[in-house]
Amino acid sequence: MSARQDITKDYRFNEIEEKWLNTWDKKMYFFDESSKKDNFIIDTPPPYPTGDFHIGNGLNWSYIDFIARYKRMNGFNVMFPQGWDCHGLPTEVKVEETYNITKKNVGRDKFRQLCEDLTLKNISQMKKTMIRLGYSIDWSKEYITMFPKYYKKTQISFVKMYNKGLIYREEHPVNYCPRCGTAIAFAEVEYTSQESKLNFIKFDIDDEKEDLVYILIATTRPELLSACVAVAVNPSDDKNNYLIGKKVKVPLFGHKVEVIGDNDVDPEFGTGIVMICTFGDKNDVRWWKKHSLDLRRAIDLNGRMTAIAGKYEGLTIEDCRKAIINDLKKEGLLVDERKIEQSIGCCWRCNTPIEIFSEVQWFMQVESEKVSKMAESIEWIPEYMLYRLKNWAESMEWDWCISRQRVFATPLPVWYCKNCGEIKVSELDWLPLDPTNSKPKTPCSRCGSTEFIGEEDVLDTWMDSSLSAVNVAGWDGYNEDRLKPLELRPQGHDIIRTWAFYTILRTMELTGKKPWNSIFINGMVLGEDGYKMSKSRGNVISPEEIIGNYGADTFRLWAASAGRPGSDILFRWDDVKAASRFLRKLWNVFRFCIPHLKNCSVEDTKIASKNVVDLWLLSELHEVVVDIEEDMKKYRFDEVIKEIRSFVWGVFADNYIEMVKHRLYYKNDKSAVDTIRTTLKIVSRLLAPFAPFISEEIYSNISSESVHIQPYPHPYEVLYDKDAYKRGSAIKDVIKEVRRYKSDSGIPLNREISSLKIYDEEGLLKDEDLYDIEKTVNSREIKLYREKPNFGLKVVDVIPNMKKIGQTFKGRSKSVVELIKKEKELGRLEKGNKITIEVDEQKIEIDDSYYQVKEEYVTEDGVEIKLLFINDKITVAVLL
RNA sequence: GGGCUCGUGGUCUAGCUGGUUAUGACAUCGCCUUUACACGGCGAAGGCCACCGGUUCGAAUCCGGUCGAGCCCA
Repeated sequence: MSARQDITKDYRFNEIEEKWLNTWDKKMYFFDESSKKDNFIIDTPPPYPTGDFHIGNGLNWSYIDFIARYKRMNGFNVMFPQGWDCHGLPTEVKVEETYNITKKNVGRDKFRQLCEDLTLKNISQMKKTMIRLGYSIDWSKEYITMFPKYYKKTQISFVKMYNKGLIYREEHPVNYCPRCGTAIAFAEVEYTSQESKLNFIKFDIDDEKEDLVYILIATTRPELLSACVAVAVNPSDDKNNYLIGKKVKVPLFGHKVEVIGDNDVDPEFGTGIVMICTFGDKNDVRWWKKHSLDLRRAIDLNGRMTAIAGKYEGLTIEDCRKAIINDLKKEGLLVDERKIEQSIGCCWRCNTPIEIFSEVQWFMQVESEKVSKMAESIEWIPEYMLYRLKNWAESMEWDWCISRQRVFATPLPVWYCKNCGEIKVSELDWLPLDPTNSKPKTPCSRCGSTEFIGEEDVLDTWMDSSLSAVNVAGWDGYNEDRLKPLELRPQGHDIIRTWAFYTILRTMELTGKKPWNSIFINGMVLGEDGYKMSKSRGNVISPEEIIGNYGADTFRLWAASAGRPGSDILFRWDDVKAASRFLRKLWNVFRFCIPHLKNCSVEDTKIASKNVVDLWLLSELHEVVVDIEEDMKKYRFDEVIKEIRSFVWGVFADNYIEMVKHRLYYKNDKSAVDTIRTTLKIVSRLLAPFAPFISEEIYSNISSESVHIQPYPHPYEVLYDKDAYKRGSAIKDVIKEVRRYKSDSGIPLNREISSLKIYDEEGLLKDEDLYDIEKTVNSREIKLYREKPNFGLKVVDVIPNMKKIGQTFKGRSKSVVELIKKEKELGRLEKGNKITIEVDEQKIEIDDSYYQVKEEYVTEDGVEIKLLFINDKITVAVLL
């Protein structure tokens, strides 16, 4: 047969997938600006172009594509854009390494150019993987943040927010990475647990003149002794509160500081006496502000000790610590050292411990409560992710530091007057610009000077990416009051405190609205060993590795079914294999069906009445469609795939196809062919968002159109026949039981059996159903009886119906169950009969809805006959 | 120390608006070549649903506590 030659025996995913990639019209996925359909716009994450589209991205983007394709098939005008969040330190570092240069010695423009080149190269690499995975991205909506078209918007938003008073420049403590040489925001601080030493140091009390009286303070940062500006104790700490108001002398340095009282001091930690330095940690900042303490800056921007550190000036932090410990020991001022577990804030890019410096920087005002409230108006999937955002928002200590001391980033559109120092922020229509190579078009508003110095600092990368929502919504820099919230933001839970938080903040301040109606959070992909994938652990699996061995559809099916969306997913090759096996099974089903479809054209199959088994299958399919509709509302892709899989494999392949083979082979049965055609069509449409390639391959053999422009199956289009469902199920169950019996008896399934007697008291089956049963189980003879079998059935077991018993008898349930079992022991229990039991001296009559009996056969006339019990209603006697 | 999530057969996982007998996959074992698939089919074994209390006629499911894991934050 020619059709059979067309369909290869093995499932050649690479050939098929590449064929469709080259065939599909990319415009199929374009957003239609003039469409009358409802919009469904997705605020896709713009990844940082590392050049590597990793498996976690793969999970995230697969989820997005399932939704985009599903919504498109449901009649929405879908926008699935793709952006690239380009600016960032890793690119700068990579460029410096590659060309063995520093950003300072090649000039800003040249350096930026090298960064742009590298970024474009990385983008094209990642795009290749994304395209190969079949994502239905609308590439006409691509945006790249490093180009003026985009960062103009970043600058406009900066100016607008500055004009609203939401952005300001001020000296304030900031987190600072001495290695990267730049200020960073809290969101960029990663805390790692580390073992360090708690040092107990003697501080002399100044006003005790007689003998040397001292106190002991405990600190993990002795290198900051020179920056000590106060010592604090808890006022309710009776051991130490007598010290409040006294002065103590800082050892080695000799300056005197006051002992203050503060309730935040933990009397149990160390000696209950702490030193306050500017700044050792966040708590120091809190106390420094609260008690209006001095500022003593001991570390400079490069991480070296300043003049304030006296003879330690110029040392690194580490060396200074060693030297001071050494000197303290020599002087006998170090009383004790104890090991301690400490969590230390580090730079999330380079892992260097951060310092807190007081610096002039640009800040954006963070109205935590407003953000938190706005977040509540968004639908969070899963819901509890909202609490992560609120928890973060409400613990914000100070405003968002948005300036960075870098090069490859959006320039801050600001100058300073050379004459009077006045700040000059760009006008909107001058943008985009770089103040380091352009001049403002108006003189200084305070002194009239035309001499300016351009700001060299640049903006935090999150200033770019947190505009993604308004950018995708069509913001041109001016029409913010007309923007509407987008339908969906998909993203990982790792960037809730950054991307989600900042986007809500920016969109809210700019448009007064929430950025999106819902936010769908995905989990992380962990390595096979249960840890986060990392090169150093060697547990990284790349999408290419999976695509190469199993194909893109398998990758996508793995993503859909490896776990519940929202939770982290442990990568396992077994899950990939399971996904791939299903596709192979589907391929074989398809290969079996197609020749039969080719034998019978579509017109031929317009039939008046259908076989009950066919109606049963369609009813099963109907149920699947109903369940999938519910699952998709909750983005439960794992459940959807389970539904499709168990239908295709369990119901369609293992039961239905076996049951219709004889009709196909010997009758060329139109009802069966039509049912198969319908089923394949519906299944490929159900699967299209998840496995777009194989779905298209199957569909293309049945229809001339692409499966991806078909509507997603709706329950009303798939027939459901309640009676046929029951009758068909009974037929299937009879066949299944006989097959199982044959298998259990070690008989080949196609071996003929002598006779089959079906006892169907309730008349569920009809005479015309016998043909399907007889042929499928291969019986020489088949008979249907409308009566109970007369084989002398024996009740062997009884299962009480607890739901009914519990609701009726409440506290007496246990004794009722015992009485039913006793009736069974006495042989008084029979199917369909009522029994009388005595509970608490009360006679109660109950029927068999309160329990279910299990019966077993007894031989009759000395002939070995096996009885099979189907659905408690039908009994089948098999004679081999 | 705080917030969130989670503890279910060997492994991973579903169920968690309470109903006796807990889902599926992978792995294991047994049997069977059926005009799509042996990379298949039919079965089997394997779990006192982390632990302890409580509510209830009845708890994997609800409540409280304990222990353990992960993430985020201090």
